[in-house]
Amino acid sequence: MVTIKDVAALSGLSTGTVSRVINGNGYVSAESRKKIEHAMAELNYHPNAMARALNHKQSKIIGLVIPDITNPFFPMLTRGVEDTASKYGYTVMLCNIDENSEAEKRYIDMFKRYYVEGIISAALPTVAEWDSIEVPIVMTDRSADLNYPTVAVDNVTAAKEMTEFLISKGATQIVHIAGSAGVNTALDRREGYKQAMEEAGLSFNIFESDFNSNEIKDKAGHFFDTHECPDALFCANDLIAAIFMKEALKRNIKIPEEMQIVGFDGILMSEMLSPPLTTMRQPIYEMGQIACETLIKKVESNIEVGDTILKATLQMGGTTL
Amino acid sequence: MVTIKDVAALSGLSTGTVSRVINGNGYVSAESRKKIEHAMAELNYHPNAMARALNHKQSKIIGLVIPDITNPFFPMLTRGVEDTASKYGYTVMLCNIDENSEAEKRYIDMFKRYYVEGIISAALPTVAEWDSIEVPIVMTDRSADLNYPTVAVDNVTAAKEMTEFLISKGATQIVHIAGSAGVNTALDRREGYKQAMEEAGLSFNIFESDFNSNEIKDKAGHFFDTHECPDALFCANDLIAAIFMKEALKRNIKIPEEMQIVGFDGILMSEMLSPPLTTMRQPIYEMGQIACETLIKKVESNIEVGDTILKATLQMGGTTL
DNA sequence: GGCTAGTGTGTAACCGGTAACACATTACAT
DNA sequence: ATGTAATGTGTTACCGGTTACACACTAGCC
Repeated sequence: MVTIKDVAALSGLSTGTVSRVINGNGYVSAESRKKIEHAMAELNYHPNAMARALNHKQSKIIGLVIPDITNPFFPMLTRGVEDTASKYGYTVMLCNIDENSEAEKRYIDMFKRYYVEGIISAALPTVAEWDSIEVPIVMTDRSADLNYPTVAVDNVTAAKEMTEFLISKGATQIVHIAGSAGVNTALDRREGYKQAMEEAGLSFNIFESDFNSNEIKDKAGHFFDTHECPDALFCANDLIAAIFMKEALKRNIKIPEEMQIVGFDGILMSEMLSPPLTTMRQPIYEMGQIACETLIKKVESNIEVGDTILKATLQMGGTTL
Repeated sequence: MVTIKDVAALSGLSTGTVSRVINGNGYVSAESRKKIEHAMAELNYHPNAMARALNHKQSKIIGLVIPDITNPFFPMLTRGVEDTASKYGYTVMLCNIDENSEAEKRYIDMFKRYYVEGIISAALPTVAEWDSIEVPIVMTDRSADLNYPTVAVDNVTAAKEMTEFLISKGATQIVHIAGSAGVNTALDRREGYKQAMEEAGLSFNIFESDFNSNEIKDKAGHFFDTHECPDALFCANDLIAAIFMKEALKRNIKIPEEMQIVGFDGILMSEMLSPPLTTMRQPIYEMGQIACETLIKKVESNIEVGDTILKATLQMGGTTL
């Protein structure tokens, strides 16, 4: 392992001067700088991030907490975070914590051990240990009722628009297939749906589902077994929509003629379905990007940043008239 | 920040003894141990991973290099790696490097700075800097021709089986829609297809596509514009299959009656399509898991491990007869 | 009783850097 | 010529741990 001492020795200067060259601060003569740069190149020297972190109490690591990377919403979010982190010289520690408070605690522990500088979370805190975290936290997509800055779309408004769109297409018995009850995005979408239905003078009808794909499969079968086929489904996300649509097609329900169906999110899969799904596209990559920038801003300058509300846009597919 | 000194002070013992308790080595009396554990709990002490890494030259971090997490194959792989790493007390540094040798170099640099203990890569090395990495590397899915241990399915055999399956279903003009030419998994699948066709006395026909979703879209349109519709397509992966199927359906080609279509991978999306895609399911999660275990074994015991060849299994969908 | 082995604990050097400080040299203004 | 500021470099304490070593104490044995 090549250390700063080796560089100092080879260049005939002290470690202090080498350190100044590395960090570009303090006074260093052009000649010394050249010698040192030469020595660094020759030895293929890379400053040890751990030693640096120990001094600065800064690790240049940020934690990204998500429920589950295999949920198709999160890869794009992760990518947005990672690209941005990387751009600013930070490294991302990926943490999947779905429904596992043990994992959650283990990661909180890791955050502390590694001097993680900030955390982006798209999962709701379920354990009290979160309170003991002293570094900045930014929420994205999902938000806790805590006072962490949040980057998300206005789910209520977007869901309302989506519902109004269905109404404009002539649907009257729109059923909302709701997401996990504990998740605020699910609640907001439910709320938007309700508002639109009430304003249109239609009676609303909510069927409880989940954001977990295994759960959804069970629910979907059960739904069609126990319900008359409505003229439209507004599903709380694309995954739910995909699975309900699959079930509907299996029962020879014509989409969109007999039943229209819409989702929410705009994940890659939604375009691949046939017919392609009409959905509310969230700017997922941008959410990750902005969440990461927000976090870094707070970490580096301690600037208190507010929430960022992004706009979801209706993406027409073939599942609506 | 609570340090070992605070714990030592509160417990009335020295930092050396505290360290012994933390690491469970050396002699510590039961009484002292109890005092120290008490103090650690009271102060909510977490040993600093950086300081430790500096001593041991071990960071407990592994790097995971993938082309692109938004490619639906990789989330499940990532999950397998991460769960396993976490189980063994390691942390995962996620690196998306698609087609960007700058990113690749930047990450190699990070690996060195962070004393990363080992690397799992599902992307082909494109820059020479890889040679300068001194820690163990395990390849998964894709493999370089280098002598890194690899965890993957036997793509040649699996592709051959898939092709034979299509032949058994009466297809004779099977076209292989090939993946990115530079990627060995793509080449292996192509090879398996050729073998099966030759053995059956059928002439093979390969259409060059790509593993990148934007590329595929262009190719798919072009394919149907310039080709007579064959009786079957064997696509190099599910994403290609999904996009070609979408294009075929748009042109009112009946699947599977007029044209059968199969994919490869077994990603979540494949089941959601209608009809659901017949595909070769790879044990993706297990690949990640095994790759991670292989790596950790090598890191911790320096045991030289060989390649692991897993089996892909045919998953019947509705796109074949 | 004196010797050895086993136990228990503190001290200090060290891991690889950083940065405050000291000191030397030079440049510039008066 | 001289005081002051700017520039350049080395030394050293320190970041938060680990661990080799020194030392003290106890127990067991001839």
